[in-house]
Amino acid sequence: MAIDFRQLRYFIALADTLHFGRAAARLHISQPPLSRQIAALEEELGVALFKRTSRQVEMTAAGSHFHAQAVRIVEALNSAVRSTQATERGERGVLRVGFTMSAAWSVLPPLIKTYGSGYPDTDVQLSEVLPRELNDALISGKADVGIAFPWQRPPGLEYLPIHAEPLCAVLPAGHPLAQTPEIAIGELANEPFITFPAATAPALHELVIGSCREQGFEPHIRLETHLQQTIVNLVAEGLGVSLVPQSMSKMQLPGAVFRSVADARMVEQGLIWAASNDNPCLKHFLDCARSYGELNRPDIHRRKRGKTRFANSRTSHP
Amino acid sequence: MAIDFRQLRYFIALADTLHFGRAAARLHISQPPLSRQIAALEEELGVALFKRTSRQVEMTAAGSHFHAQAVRIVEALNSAVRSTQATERGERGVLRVGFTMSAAWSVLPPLIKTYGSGYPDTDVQLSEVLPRELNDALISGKADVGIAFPWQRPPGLEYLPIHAEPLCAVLPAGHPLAQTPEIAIGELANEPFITFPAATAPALHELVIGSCREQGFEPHIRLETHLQQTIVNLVAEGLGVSLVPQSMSKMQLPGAVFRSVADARMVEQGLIWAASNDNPCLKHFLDCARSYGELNRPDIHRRKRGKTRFANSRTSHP
DNA sequence: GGCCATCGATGCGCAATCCGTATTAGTTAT
DNA sequence: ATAACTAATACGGATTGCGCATCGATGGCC
Repeated sequence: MAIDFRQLRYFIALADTLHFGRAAARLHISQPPLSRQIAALEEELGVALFKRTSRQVEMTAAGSHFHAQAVRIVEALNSAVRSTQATERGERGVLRVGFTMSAAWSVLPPLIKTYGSGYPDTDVQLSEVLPRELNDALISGKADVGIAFPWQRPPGLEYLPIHAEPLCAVLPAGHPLAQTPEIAIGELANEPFITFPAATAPALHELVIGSCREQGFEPHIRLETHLQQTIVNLVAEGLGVSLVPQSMSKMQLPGAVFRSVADARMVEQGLIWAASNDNPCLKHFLDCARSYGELNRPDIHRRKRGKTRFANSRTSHP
Repeated sequence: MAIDFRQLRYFIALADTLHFGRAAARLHISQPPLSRQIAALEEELGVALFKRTSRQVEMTAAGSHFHAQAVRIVEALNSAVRSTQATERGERGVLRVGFTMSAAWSVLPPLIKTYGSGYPDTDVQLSEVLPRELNDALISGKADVGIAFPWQRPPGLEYLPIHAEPLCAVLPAGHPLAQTPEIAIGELANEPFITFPAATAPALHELVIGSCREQGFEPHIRLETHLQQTIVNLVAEGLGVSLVPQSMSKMQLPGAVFRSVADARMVEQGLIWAASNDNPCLKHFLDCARSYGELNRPDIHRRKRGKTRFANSRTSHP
């Protein structure tokens, strides 16, 4: 098929004016080429699109049908060009975000909301991933960006911290320590702990265990469960205590109380992405997260003891 | 915009194969023109559609989006070509049929049904017209074909008879004449008549009045109404008698009975259309009506007295 | 580590296409 | 009958597009 977009545009102009001379003027060409292109189009279609006398031009039934189609097609092309350019600018497209449970309770919702309001034409596909699976998903390209408390960062992955919050203690409501507004971690030395399994959320696990060891005791771990909600739930049932990110205190459960902790370590949340990822939406998402991080930077620096595991990994993106 | 369908086809081939050489082979061209056309396309779009190394080609996000659009557009063009050709063949399109009330009771339903089953892609737009308005609608192009009992036929209109049926009498149920299965028109000489106004349905009006005059009496017209249903209704109420096309007897109304009439004149129904009308659907509709007319030809010739007003107008179409 | 194969980009010549000017043929209005 | 107008055709010049040949770069292989 040798039909050309030019022929469609010529045809539409002629269909609109029903006059070869005026249509040619509108197209900024002379009349003979228009006649020839229309004739060629009719030849290729094998269909007479116009009934012409030397005095007037009118459309055939097939002509008006083709006119409607041609307009649709030309508009589709124009729209395709615009949306493709928007895609390259990252103003529309698909962004696959892998997030961890702890991010879902803190930084994920406002960040996604902010980004979504700035880029409404981008399809943000959120999927929860286990912390240990995130890196692989990013490297293999199954996700464009992750939101998590980072653990090990393989080469090729970039990281941008955007949020930090202290650990806090969660205790059964009737527990003696629940009387005071703030407790010291050392006071939990003899309590049974409920924690995340190291294999599922190594960073958080390490943070909790580390906090205890720093205070000179090895926590007695009674239970491990990879859902933070379950931890709080089991604490509420009186099965033990735990240290969880402060944002978990949004969870209101009758039998559980949250208490801030002196010398609490910070839980950091940040974006992780593959340096090689060229999804144009990612750039804007990072910008968005960066300005979001600026707003929350006081939080990041409010932690009382020095650097987090990835304090040196605050990298810039290409 | 200078984007060409060829560029879309080249682009799609390359997107499918992700290999310049193989895509070129599939397109039956050599590799260099493909490289150049893709480069030109990217130049015109201002967007990189492929990431190429000298070892492998892959699509960018914008490239895959454009691919989806390009496929849609090419398919839209192919489909437009096919449907336009079908339109010219008259296999799809719009056919505006103007019909009269009397046709609606007899020939219209089976004819439309037959045509619709043969040409399901044609949009048959039915609209009722008053008999006196039909010719104007056809000449001005507001309708493609009319189904009616023809009256005057201006030059430029063609006619094809497809159906004929006798007049019959409609009487109040309690009327003495309702006792016999067949009556003579003369027996109605002293009855009050309910008829169509001459201005609305001149042909039918003339047929009824003419039938009476033929039997030597001038009917006493008590009422005129341009709805046949209303005529039957008023007869049922005992306000008079009438002569109506036999197909009206399908109308079952408690107080009205239909009786066949000796020496009844025939009501003819046929197609009327402008000779200059070039709607391709019309041709098939006429063919369809012609074969329908063949089936009903016995009816047409069963009338007992000679020619109808348009017996000489059984024309062929161009 | 050097060589070879593969692949996309580029240079160049030729052919096809397309446009514009000039003209023709046909139709309507005066 | 003539003038005015419109679409189609003829022809020359310019642009575009293709194929062949080649280049440059990359990855595999011995």
